[in-house]
Amino acid sequence: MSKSTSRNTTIQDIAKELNVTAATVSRALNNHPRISEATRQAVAEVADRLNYTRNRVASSLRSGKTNVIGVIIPSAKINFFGSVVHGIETMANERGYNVLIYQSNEDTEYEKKGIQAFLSARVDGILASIAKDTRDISHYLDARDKGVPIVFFDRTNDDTSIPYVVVDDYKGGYLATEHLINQGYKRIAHVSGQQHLKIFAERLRGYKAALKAYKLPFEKELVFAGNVSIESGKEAVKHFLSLPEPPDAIFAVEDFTALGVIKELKENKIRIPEQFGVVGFANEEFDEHITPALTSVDQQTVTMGKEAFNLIMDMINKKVVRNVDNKKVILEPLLQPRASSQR
Amino acid sequence: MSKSTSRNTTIQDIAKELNVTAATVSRALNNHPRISEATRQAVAEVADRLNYTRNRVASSLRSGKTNVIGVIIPSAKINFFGSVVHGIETMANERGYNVLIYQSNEDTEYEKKGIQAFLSARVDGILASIAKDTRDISHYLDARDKGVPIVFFDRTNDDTSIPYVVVDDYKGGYLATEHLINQGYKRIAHVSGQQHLKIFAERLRGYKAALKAYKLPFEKELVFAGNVSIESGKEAVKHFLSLPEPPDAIFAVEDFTALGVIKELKENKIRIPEQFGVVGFANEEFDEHITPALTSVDQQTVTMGKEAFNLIMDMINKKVVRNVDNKKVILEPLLQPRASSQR
DNA sequence: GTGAAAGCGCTAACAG
DNA sequence: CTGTTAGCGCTTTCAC
Repeated sequence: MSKSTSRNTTIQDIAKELNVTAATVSRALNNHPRISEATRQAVAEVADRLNYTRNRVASSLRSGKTNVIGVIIPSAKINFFGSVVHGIETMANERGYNVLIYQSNEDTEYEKKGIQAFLSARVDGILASIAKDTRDISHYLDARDKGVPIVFFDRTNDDTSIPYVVVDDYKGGYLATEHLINQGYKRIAHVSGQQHLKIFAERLRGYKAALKAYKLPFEKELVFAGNVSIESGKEAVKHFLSLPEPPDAIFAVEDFTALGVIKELKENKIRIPEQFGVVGFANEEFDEHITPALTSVDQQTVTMGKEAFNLIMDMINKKVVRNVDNKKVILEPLLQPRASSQR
Repeated sequence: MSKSTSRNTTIQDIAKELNVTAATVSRALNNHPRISEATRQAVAEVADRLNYTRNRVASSLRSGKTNVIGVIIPSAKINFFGSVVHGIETMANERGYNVLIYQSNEDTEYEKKGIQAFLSARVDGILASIAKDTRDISHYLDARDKGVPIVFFDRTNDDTSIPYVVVDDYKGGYLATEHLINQGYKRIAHVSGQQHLKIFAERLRGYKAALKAYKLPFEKELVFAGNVSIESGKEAVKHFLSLPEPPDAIFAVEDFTALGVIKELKENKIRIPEQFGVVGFANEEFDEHITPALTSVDQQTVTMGKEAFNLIMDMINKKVVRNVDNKKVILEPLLQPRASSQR
């Protein structure tokens, strides 16, 4: 492969060409208010002719602002996060920001490395979804105390000093359960997720509240403690069908669990939705393509990303890092009724 | 929200503390060979105590290396690209690189903006998957001529001066078709994608080659010109079923097309795989969850990302930007047989 | 509206 | 093995 080419042109080069100083060129390029239209245009013309591209590294060093925000996600392979990143990057584009990404692989150690990398890169802010096995978030708080604003999305935590954007999981659980009740199902079960994660606990809470609102009894044996997997959906069905009085509907904590539920029900020749109703959570891509199509709760992932970006922009512009206004964005969950629950 | 905190500590601060110069501290932190173990440790200790984090912005400006690579993808929402990014970021992590992301939205103008942003950020290299409607890649070549190495992945182009990593689409098309032949299907049709995109043209070429190898005639009316969508799969089936002599199997250019094919076949009460075989391409997540499960060709997305990163690292280290070695990585497509094609 | 001067924090070349 | 010196390319006072 051949050698790379020569040095980039700088504002000095432009300055020389026009017999002005670099400061003037800088002002012209940055649309400084007190610069004459004539020089602005002359500079633009020469910059274009010399094929100039601003060196953001130098400008960042001088100004103390990088126009970069860092995003920490568990994995780019997971649909949900890809979709949120899409929202973040779209907003960032509009506002002239660049987006660095870092994967935690659900591991606190990687999370720390990511934060360290972002601090070194002097990002203007950090957006993060906490790794599943992270309980202590002091590494985030340390970064915050170093002056970097942080906003959590989806996976958050009880610390109120950090703004966050989440979907209303409680309401989502409520809506899902209510929908099954309205469709005439009488004994509604729930396959839950790990309860130390707030999002899953909230969905269970919503399930309970809906039962109560419609004067249906809450029965402990109708909640199966799953772990967010196809397998746990299958096991839940096996368990429920072995009960003396089995349920006739299941609200699963998320779509893969619901998928397992559907597979196992089919295995047992139970007709969905006639004999048994199923609702999931997340509105995964496959939901509308399986048979029967799966009713689910949409989490507005793209909006989540956009709102998270807006929150961090706000903090950056106001030069604040602690959430003393107690800012947060709670998105509405959207029920997507499909065949699996409508009779 | 409360105010942000004070100034970051610098190598000057550490130097003062130890009565050495900044240069020594810099060397110690960078594990320069000719530095005494004693000072190295002393520096490490003070750096730790003062809570020092290296300012990569400054070091990039001085050294001319940012340790950042830029990645241009059509959209982070698309599974395939999320998965490739996962591979890229995983390698980058290991090698101490950061990853900047930019979405082209399949639009050449955004693509240009992305390249411009990356040039400004002085990234050490660019990995890109070309937008669908981009035919002229001169914006990439311009960046290359400015000294930034570029590697394409998946969506590539005929310009041989840029290294790339792709899956062997020709072979994938061949394998898919051969599989249907081996399963005893006699008249095998193809729903194609936009032919100006090499990946789709290659799959068609593989289809033709397999027919030839097994001495089956190629019939023009058995190729439906689709546009990579569920809809085009449905239309293809309508077209094929209207033929005097309809086919008994379809190799679809990718999984969403195949999904449309399956939906329309079911609509017409045609039994899959007994009466009709279907094979897709991409091995999307939903493939194994639909009924019948869809046979597909896996593209090794994560490996693709890793290999792309390795190629760019190689160019960066050798300080070359043109692909005079004619480097490329061609990944093996992996057939994933499932219910939709096995009788 | 523009110039002069300084410096952001780091690394690299040259000494010794 | 360490110090000295210089400067990467830009922005930002402070002048005038």
